[in-house]
Amino acid sequence: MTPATIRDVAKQAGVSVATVSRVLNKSYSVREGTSQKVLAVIEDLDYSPSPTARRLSIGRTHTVGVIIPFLTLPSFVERLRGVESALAVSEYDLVLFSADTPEKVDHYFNDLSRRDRADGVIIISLHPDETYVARFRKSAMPAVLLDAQHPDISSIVVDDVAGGYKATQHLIELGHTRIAYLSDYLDNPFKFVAMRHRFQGYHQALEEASISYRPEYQKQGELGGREAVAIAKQMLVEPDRPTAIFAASDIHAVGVLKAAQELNIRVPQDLSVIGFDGIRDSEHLDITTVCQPLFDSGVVSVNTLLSAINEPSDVPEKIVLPTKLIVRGTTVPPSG
Amino acid sequence: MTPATIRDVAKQAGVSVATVSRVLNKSYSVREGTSQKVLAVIEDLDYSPSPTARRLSIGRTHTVGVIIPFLTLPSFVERLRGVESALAVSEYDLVLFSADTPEKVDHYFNDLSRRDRADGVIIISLHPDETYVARFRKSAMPAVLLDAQHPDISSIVVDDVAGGYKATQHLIELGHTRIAYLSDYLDNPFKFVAMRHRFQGYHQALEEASISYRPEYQKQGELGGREAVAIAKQMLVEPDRPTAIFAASDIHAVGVLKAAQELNIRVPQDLSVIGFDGIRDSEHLDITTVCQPLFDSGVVSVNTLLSAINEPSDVPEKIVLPTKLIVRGTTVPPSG
DNA sequence: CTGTTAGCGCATTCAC
DNA sequence: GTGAATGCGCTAACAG
Repeated sequence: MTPATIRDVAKQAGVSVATVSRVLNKSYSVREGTSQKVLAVIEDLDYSPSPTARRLSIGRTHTVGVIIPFLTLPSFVERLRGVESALAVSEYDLVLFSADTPEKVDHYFNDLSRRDRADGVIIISLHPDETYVARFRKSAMPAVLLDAQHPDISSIVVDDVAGGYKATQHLIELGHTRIAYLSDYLDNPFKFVAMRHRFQGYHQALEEASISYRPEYQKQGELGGREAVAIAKQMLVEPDRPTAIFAASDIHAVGVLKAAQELNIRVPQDLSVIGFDGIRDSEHLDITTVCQPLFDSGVVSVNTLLSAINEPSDVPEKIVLPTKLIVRGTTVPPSG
Repeated sequence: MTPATIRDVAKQAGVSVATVSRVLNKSYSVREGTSQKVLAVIEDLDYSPSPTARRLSIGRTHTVGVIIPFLTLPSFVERLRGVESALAVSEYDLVLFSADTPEKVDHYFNDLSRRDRADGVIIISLHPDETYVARFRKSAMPAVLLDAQHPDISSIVVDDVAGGYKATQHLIELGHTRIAYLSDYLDNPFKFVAMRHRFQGYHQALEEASISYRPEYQKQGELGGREAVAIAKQMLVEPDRPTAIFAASDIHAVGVLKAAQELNIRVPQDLSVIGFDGIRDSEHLDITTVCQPLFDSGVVSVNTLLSAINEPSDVPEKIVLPTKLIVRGTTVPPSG
């Protein structure tokens, strides 16, 4: 009933546990015949080594912890997908921590800074305090930041400034001059900075085109789709409303679409909309967007982490992934 | 540098490891003074017990495996969120397995049927073969099916038939008679059955209202939002098109909305649309839907699993959660 | 090539 | 109330 152990296998195969261990890890040379015999017994007993015992003996957990802020945002989930897919083909388990409150963030950072907790950590879109950065270093816990940055930790990011520039530039090239920017709160308890960077790009593009920045064309709100609809409406009912909106995420863009529909404003005829991220919705809803490699960034983060685990190094890597403008149906020249 | 062990604590506190272990697990009685001293040393050394060693000694992994088919569908992710939130307040780690191909499904079922792999398993929306059901039983691995069913395993489901009925009934009450049903392929390699059950409810409601079933009003397609747009269009360009569409999921409903927009069919004036699931999008886009407690079902599955872990039982539980009609902006009486 | 043995870090009987 | 000893299942020297 209770699962067979390496000792059972050894006994039944008439060899020592060491030999069984050897054929299991096929590291050292074992005589062909012996190996066959052991393998047969393993098969027969339906034996499989205890991961826990293995971990204790090896001194590695064969586990990587993944901290993610919200499972509610498609862009986060998409990164997670990438992480999962890369981890699936490795020998590492993915243990998931959803840090949707600042307290949980703290808790998990603490927990995961212990070397015996996991072999490495991937942190999605969260900025560790200096305290934790120090802990990670002290415990020599390999970590990589995905969609976040810190000089002392390897990180995978996209150039959000360039992306924001690209989006705005596209609108400008179409002939728009009344271009709004709609986003989450640029200041937020989780210290997400992407939206701020995109705003910088937006601002920069306007400046270069000598389009003066109008504060009333910049609106922020709570994170999430519902709020996006609300703030989009606020913006669209104003006199002299924008002819184009750069929504800081595709979620926001969908919100803008909804708001426009309710106000009987036609997209793209009366209003151009461009999003950011390139989540699936943007494709289905045919929204022009600046696409970033969400899934791939997850894969890259895993590769970076695994190599950090296998050959520790003190110099953090910094990988910047490209964004790409994808023109679809929601952006056209202004009608006016 | 290397983390302190229980032995270090014992030594520095001038007690035996057994005593340290006792204050750690506060199970046996330890003299107040001794306890204080040990605690102080623990604090001082920043000691924390090795999870791995603990697991090996205890014989429990303190881990529950979660198998999820796709991280791409909001409804699955929402269930996962519920699972995560419940697990977060327990002492169990959540190790995630995304089984997005039949091979991976097989692999994980195999892997997780080993008692030393996890203390329990939550299987989201996937139907284990009899082979695996047998394995789970044989290895006495506690398991619960979430959004799936099997007589020998505890399961958490909603009454999709009733939900489908409810949706259709709503449309009928509004006066619709040309009611279409749009869904994924009712037959699919993952054996998802929800769509089929909802179809049954649809069929049943029509029958009771003496509305004859029209095969051309039932269309299926690949899973996902993009295909939903395509099949919705197909249906909407036909002559004598339906006045209302019951989309088998909110994702499909969003697709229908998009299709309608492209074809210049106004919703809800020219076409009513009702979805299913109650994902966030349905709220933001103001789509009438039949809401099921996705998040809560995840929580319930964890509770069910944990009690199965703590007091094993041979009789599987079967919990049916309610669905609820939420009327929003996409359903009105037919204009014709 | 293969067997013996000593840990990995902790929990837990059993004596004291 | 506390310590010594044993074992969880496996890996890794170290001998042979």
